[in-house]
Amino acid sequence: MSVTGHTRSGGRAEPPQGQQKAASIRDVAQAAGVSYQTVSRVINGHPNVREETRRRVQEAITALGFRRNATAFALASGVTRSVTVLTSNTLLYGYAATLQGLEEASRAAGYTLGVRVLTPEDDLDRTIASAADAGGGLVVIGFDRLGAAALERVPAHVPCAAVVEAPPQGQSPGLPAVWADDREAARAATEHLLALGHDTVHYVAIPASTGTPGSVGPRAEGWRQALEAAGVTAPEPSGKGWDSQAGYEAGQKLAQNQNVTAILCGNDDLALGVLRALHHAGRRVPEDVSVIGFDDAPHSAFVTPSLTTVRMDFQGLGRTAFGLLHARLDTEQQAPAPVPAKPALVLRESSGSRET
Amino acid sequence: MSVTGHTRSGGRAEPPQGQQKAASIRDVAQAAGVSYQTVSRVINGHPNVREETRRRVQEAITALGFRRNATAFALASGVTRSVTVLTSNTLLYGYAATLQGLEEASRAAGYTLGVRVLTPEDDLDRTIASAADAGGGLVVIGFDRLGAAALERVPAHVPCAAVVEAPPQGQSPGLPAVWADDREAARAATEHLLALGHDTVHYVAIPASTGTPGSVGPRAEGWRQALEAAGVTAPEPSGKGWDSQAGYEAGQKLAQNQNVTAILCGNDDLALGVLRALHHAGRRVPEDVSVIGFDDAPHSAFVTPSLTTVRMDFQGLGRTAFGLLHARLDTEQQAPAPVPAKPALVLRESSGSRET
DNA sequence: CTGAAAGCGCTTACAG
DNA sequence: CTGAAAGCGCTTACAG
Repeated sequence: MSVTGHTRSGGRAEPPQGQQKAASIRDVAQAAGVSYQTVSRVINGHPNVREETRRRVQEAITALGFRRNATAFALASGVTRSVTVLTSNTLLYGYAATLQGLEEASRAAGYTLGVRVLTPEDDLDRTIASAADAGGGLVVIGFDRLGAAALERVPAHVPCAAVVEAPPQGQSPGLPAVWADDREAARAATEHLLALGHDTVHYVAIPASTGTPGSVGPRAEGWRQALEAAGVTAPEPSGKGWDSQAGYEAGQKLAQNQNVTAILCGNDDLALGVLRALHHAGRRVPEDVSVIGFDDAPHSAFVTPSLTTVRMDFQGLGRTAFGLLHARLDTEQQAPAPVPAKPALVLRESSGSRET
Repeated sequence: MSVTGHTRSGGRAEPPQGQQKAASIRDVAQAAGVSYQTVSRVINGHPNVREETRRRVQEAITALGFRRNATAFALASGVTRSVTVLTSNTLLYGYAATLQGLEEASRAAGYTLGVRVLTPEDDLDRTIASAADAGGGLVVIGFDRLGAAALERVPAHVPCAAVVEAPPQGQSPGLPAVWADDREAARAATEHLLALGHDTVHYVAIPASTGTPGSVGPRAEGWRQALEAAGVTAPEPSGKGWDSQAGYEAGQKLAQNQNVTAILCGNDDLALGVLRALHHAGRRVPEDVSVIGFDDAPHSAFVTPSLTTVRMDFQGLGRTAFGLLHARLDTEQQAPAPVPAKPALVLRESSGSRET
């Protein structure tokens, strides 16, 4: 099957003649019989304006449909209420939800929100510079290598906050940043599987955001730490991507190994792929193998078996990141950045006691 | 379980003293021994500049790390290369994918991309006006009531393009817009189910974007048309939301009815909920009931049973919408807006011949 | 409480 | 090929 797409251009008549230029502060002043200066006072809510004058100006403003020119305001005042988000992805659940939190907080604060996607092809420094040219601050989503690399290249004079993976233990990033304790969450998820009677837990990793090509992220570290604390040698982690296809491929290999009875995945997409591979291999979940995901994407509760996973407050991370930037951008502003919810293991059908 | 979140502020030392103000066009002029006028010519690539002069200016530019102030440029030239997207949602697959297409196209064209979420609480006119204040154009995602309402309120003088549901047959929207032929796609999906031997097809709807509260969208129309063409009376459509929970609730009712053997859903999230409800009711898919979704979200191929669905080129719609706006904003620009791919039925495991 | 001046950093004609 | 002037629409001191 295939069906036609449509496009339609135009339709709306061009403005009759001479596009009715927008009213300026001077037009308003003339209409109200005051100087444009006074108009500026009124629109900025300055106190020293006679009530009668203020009223006249307000009337002229509504009569002319005046709106202050944002560009001129920015140039004259040096104030730019805007944030631009730098991210390598907008579709994966963790990124999209973080973006949503950023948008929400920026809207609440009266800030404009820009988005620029980072690609391996584009020059990072150029992208950062042009984003910084917008005038406001930057928020970098550093969940992956590209984002983390961008973070390191942001010039010191550019206001910037970041949402990142949990940094290496004992370290902390060189600029305002927020993160969830993925390491601890992964440890808790692994301990849960161990407590269910599984001899070991296998891990299907998301790509790490930092370190050498072979290195693993905080989720993998937490998983490893839990195994080691239990005196279990950690098996080699697998996984080479973010999506379900990558999970499926890793799952195919794990499914061959009858000793595999518990699998932790770096995100829910990977987990779905693993679930699918186990299904194709005829291994039942959770009777034969337990699977736990990460992130709690919206559909994870509705697949069958429903997915045990770690709920992450990405929206909260986004809101907090905006708050950190806001505090730096607007020193008047006192409200501290909100604290995101802690990761929480959500038990559903895909995990259970080891059988046999 | 629950784990600690972290935040870290500061870290980077404040600039030693006096924040090294950014170099201006005049600083460059002085360094190069020319007037700032000539600098303007060089950065704008004007032809009439002596090669030697151009070189000196370029050197000064790199030496001082000069970047043209985007705000001043916009104010002086009247050119604002920016688009802001108005949408009620950023997380649902259709919206997020459309947004991705818009971002991609805007980036390719050197445009800045802003995002503003529409909420029922905020005043639509104010939101539109402040988005328009950004100076560039607007793109409205009109998949739902809120977006469609915003579309109607965009003042005629604001450059705007839209991506919408297929408009009522024979009509077309009053401004540049792009849409996929959802109606025809739904018809084809329904015909497919009928051809599989099902007596009728039930429909779980997404909320309509226009019309009276009870009215249905183009997907529902296509479904109804296919049934009527086959001489089948269309059953009452169900569904009252966009997400899997809404699908689950609709699915619970349909699952009670043993005559229900085929269900078309307004999107994949709904379909997942329906699948879940059928599972809970002990009805097998596709043996007892066939289910078809809409949109082909990334995970739909990996759930079990994998979901038969209609693939939609949301990214293409986004790219096209940007192209329409671009053509209006920049009359120099000749490249026509790209044409999105047609919707296509993707056959997977959740649909099959009627058994009995 | 209100007005006249200078300036934000750039561009667009206009001269030479 | 290059410079001096005026202006984009607003704000920030400075006067009164």
